[in-house]
Amino acid sequence: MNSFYITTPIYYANSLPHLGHLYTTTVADVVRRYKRQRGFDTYFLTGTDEHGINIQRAAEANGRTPKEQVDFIAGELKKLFADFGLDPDHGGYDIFMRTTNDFHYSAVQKFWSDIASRETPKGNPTIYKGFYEAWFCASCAEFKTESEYETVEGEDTPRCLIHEKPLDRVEEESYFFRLSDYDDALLEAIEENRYLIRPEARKNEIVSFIRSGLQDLSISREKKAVSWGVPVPDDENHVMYVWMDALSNYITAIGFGDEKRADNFDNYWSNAHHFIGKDILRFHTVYWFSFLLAAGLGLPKTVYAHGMWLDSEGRKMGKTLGNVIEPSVLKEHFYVDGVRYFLLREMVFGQDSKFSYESLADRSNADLAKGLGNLSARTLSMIHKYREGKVPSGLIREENYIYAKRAGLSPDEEELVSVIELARDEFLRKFDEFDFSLALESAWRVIAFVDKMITHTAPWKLVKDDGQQETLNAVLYRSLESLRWLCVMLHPVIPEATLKIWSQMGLQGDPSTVDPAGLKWGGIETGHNVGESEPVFPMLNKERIMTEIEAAKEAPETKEEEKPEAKNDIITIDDFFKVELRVGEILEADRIEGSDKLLKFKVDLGEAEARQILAGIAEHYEPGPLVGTKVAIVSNLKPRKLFGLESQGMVLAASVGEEERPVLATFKEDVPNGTRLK
RNA sequence: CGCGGGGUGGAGCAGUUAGGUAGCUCGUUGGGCUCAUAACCCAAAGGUCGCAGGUUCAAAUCCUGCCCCCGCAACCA
Repeated sequence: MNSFYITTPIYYANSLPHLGHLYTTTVADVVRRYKRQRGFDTYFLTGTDEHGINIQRAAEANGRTPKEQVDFIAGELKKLFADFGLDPDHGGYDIFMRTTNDFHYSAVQKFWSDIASRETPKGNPTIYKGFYEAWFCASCAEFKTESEYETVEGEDTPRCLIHEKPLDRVEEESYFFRLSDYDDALLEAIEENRYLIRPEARKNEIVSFIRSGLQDLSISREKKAVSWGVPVPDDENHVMYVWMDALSNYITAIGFGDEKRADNFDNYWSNAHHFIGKDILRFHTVYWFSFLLAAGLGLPKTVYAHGMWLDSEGRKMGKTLGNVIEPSVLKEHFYVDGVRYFLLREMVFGQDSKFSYESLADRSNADLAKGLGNLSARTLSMIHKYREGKVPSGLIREENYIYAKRAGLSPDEEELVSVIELARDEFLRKFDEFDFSLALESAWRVIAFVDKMITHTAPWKLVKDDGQQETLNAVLYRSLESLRWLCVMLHPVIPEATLKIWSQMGLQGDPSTVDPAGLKWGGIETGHNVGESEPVFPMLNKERIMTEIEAAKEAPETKEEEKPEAKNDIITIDDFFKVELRVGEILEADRIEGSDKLLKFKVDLGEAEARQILAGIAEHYEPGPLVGTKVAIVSNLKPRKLFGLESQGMVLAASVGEEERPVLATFKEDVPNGTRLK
């Protein structure tokens, strides 16, 4: 049997699950159900990436061990997936892969050794020991990335943003992967295979990234700096750095490095597909492909980078904006198939899309409840009312053609069959391209067509006309058979609902095992009884749902993300006094050349010299009128450089509304400069 | 010239890879129907497909230039 291996990324175990996790995993789940129908031997992986310094830190912050931290997050993810029917109990993922699994340790070590034992395409050792050279803050005791330090003009040594001290250029021993030798091999692999990186725009992005030159990759850290990781083979002083460890899960999960499971590995790896967000595309192509080439393994067949869900205003979702879509809200106010359908229908191939509860409710109601649900309800109800629940034959004898024509129904089934076959073929073609939105559109054309047929031929009139009995039979049969096709086609997307409709139609078997490509018109046998018809999709009351969601937002948070942090909301008076607030008079205010957001102030705080303070309010305040205003200043804040200028304090302002428009905190009565606020 | 994504009827979006009647959901107006979860069908209004050139028998789609919006990065202490 042909194999099909599909993966989501393994999600980094340092934060709670969100819509993004749900989306990628849902898409992968849909594809896997589809491939299973098509007769593939499928395997579906999701899981968590559980090593690294960030997890070590998150664990410390939460007063847990690293293992407790990752167990907690993995547990939350599994709960989410179970809620949305993505777990094994619902026919979902086959493995929840965790990089802390024992078998992963030994397998990834073998992967490392395999790579180390081979040469690069240019004849060099693939892994070499060198020095990872970076800026190190002695006070923080850690390396700083570019965003964590600043370079003061005229100085060679950057300063730590936290400690404001010059950093040390420190070399740490590290193993390197000779990525720079793989540019040609990568380009060859990527450019010759049209489907390797999808969609096309993303592929071009990667190609130009590779062309711009690749640098060798540090793939280990000294154990004394980062202990939470997989030990490097034969060197107890090093643990693997994230890429080698995390990416290789895709092969260790299916048996790489385990002789007993070698067949399993070969079987699935020969047709592997990675579904990822576009933000991690580079790691899954440039790095991962190089590792695989280096180890002499084949590449995956597809890396599909999907877009991101934005909020209804088109902004990225984030905690600071408070516009995050909570999976728990989806679970509470909507239903699983509706969410699945929406996610697949609404986001188009590779692009970002907006997510709003309103459009989720609209789509669910319009397409599912009023579309598919209504079609199945009216069809089954008519079979009950007009034919005592027995499926009639769809055949119209020639002598009755005249009646069918009079009723506006073509006597033979050709037209409908060609419509539905066309839609099915289109559906499969789009699905194979992972172009779900267009695939679903073509399925819904069938629904519209059948609805139209019913309304035009008006079965409720036919039933009263003796000559029209076979016409009526044909309308009923054709509707029912169309529904059967739709159930099979749509099953991967809305599994629960299609199973319900299937059983209401009184059909044997299971749409999950019917290959849509093999559907033949006329598969429903006549004479059997259909089941009772019950609503399959609830009608959502959009206004009420929105009101409830808004009300819940207003209400005090009941479920804090991290319970221990909750008590940090209350501070002691001592904590408060750490912040020194003083009255300052704005002596000068100017715009800064080239800056949209920053204003530069000279502020008198009653000290010998006025301070220079910058504030990001230029989009909302003109500098001129501010001169002479007395404002509240945080005066003991560590100075910080912005746009090359030092800011020696912070101006307080209310942050109003979603756009966080600043409104300066000022005084109604005159107060001497430098007066402390308490 | 920092990187990327967009500009299509009132709203949100398809369609652009392989040029040829501009499609979908919601909304609006009128009509029909009563089998169906007040659902379905028909009709209508509403589009200079960001702007300007060009190629072509033919351009939303290809070419050139420009304008605007949104992410990320740099500047929200």
